[in-house]
Amino acid sequence: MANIKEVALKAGVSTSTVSRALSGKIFVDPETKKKVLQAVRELNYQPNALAKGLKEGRTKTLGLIIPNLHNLLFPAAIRGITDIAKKHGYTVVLCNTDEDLETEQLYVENLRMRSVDGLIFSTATAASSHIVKLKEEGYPVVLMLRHLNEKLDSIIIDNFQGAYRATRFLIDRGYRRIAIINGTLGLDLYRQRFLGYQAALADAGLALDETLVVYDTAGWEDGYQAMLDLWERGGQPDAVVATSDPKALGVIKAVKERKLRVPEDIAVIGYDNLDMSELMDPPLTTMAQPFYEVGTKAAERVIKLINGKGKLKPVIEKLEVKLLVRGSVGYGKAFHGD
Amino acid sequence: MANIKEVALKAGVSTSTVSRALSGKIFVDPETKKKVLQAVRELNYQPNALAKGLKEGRTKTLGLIIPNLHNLLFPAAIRGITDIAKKHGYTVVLCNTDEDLETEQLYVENLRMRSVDGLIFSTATAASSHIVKLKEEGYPVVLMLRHLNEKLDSIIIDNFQGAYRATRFLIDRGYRRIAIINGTLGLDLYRQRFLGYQAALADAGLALDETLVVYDTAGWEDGYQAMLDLWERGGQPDAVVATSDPKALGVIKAVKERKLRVPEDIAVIGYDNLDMSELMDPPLTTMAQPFYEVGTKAAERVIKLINGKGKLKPVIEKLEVKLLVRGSVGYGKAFHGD
DNA sequence: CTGAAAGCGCTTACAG
DNA sequence: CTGAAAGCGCTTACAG
Repeated sequence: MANIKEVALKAGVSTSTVSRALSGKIFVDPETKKKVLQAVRELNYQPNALAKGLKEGRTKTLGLIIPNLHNLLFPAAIRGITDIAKKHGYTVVLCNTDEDLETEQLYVENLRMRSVDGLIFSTATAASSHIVKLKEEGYPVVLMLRHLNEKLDSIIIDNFQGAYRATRFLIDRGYRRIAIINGTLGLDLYRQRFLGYQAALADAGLALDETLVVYDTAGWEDGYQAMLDLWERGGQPDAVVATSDPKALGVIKAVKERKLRVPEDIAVIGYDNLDMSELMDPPLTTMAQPFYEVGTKAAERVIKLINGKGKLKPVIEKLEVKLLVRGSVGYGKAFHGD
Repeated sequence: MANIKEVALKAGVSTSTVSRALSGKIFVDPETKKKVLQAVRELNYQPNALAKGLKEGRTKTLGLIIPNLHNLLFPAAIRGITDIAKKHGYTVVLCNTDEDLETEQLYVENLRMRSVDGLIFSTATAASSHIVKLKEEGYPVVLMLRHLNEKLDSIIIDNFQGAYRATRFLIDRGYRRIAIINGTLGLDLYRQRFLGYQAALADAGLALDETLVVYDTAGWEDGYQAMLDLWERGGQPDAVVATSDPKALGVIKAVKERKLRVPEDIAVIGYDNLDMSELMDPPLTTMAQPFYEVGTKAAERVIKLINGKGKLKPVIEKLEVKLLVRGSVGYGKAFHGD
């Protein structure tokens, strides 16, 4: 590939002039500029971004660290990020950690070495002292979806409210034995959802029944198994709050296999609003999360940090979830009209 | 961040020695090495990858261009790529084009400027002369999944065979009016699937009935609509080959809504084997594609090209699909035992 | 308005 | 075994 020297030679000017003609930041004689652009075209010249980055001390690149590409919520957030990044002239480098802390640290080092200008994390673990350290060094960092820390800018979803509203909706519809099939309490988002569930029960004067609580599930297979466990324990739920759509679908499968009906015998509400959830049989009632918006906000925030040289105070932004009512929830025995 | 000069100063050696002590390629006195490593640790030094890349003429980075992150097949392929990349010390830069050719060209330019060592494409369009041009310049390029071109290394799936076997399976099970709900013929993969479908019919002595063919569908909504269209036209299918799982699920939804049963009234076979397909009601019979393996092979190939300086002849590798028989296909009227 | 020169942070022949 | 120097390809004060 041609370099700036060859362009300068062909255009009969100095490399400084080529650089200026291309950057547009400093005035260059129109005639000279024309010659330069002509040479650029003939040689198919493209400036070397490594050299440019080395000189300028920035690369116009954002690093994005994601725990699991298979989790259907990330693609939407990623799209939000890349859309904003593109608008501001940034490229996004995506790293998938497979929920592994060591891999995450490796990628962080790698991205730092590559002089990535800012980092967006959806981190696997709560602790992650290496992230806080990055921030302390003045490195622009934004947390997304998974966890929050008062020292770090975070774009998250109001998980407490989401679970509260889901549970409250079931109560209002007349359900009383409401089970929750939750994820790991190692993640703040699942702790918040559990708290929301508890608060909704408490506000309605219902006692928390531990036989109706399942922890540490992930994926539809776990949802299916969790439902079997609930029956095994004699939990007798008339409704289930699943903390993800796949888990909700696993629950529905279990209910159908037992020859029970959704929602007549057991109502099910999910969390995520995946593409597929609407086409299910019955269509899944769920809490829709604004993933795309999370992505755009995270990208906007990290770009702001980059431009502000990290002197801004951390901002924690919580986005609302939306209840989508579909066929998987009906009316329970305690329902007496609105 | 500390640079090599500060490390050299602290360790009381030259920058050359620091570089050598860290690279390990040239022998350095163990005592000296110890001093260097000590200084590195104290300063938390990490070599600047831009400077290194600029000097060495390579960046140990692979570019990956994907048309659509929402398409559930890509995450599996991406994981295959990143796993191999990691093993060889490469980082992967992911770009999502949203099926837009202009965006694709922009990313290609960008990745080239960044001195990415090799590129893996799953390209939106068949033409893409900019890709062929890259190859002609000696740039390591591998095509994946979407399209092939004799001049370019490609890792693809045997789509002809896949559709042939799906159709053949339905015929063997006694179905005779087999519809196909296909994607755009602009993509080679859908052309191949259509040809496989036709060949299976022809081999069984069945005529191709155009009222049973729907083109240009994508996503479950289209599958749903396509099924309505088939009935509208009076196609009267007893089985449907859908060229993706989401489309198959849309078909099943339409069948159920018409109060018909799958597979008793209409059998359905999909293509992809998404995570969710097994939990559907009924579980979806489908052609499983080895996406992870496609990813690993593509990454291995591009790394081989990088090391071979592009002097290798293009290799086109076709991987087999696997028929997974589940509840959505039963036995048709023409079935007379095995 | 333009050029010569310095420098970003590395690596690596070239000497010794 | 180690150091001084050149150079990767840019950008940008500094002169003029």
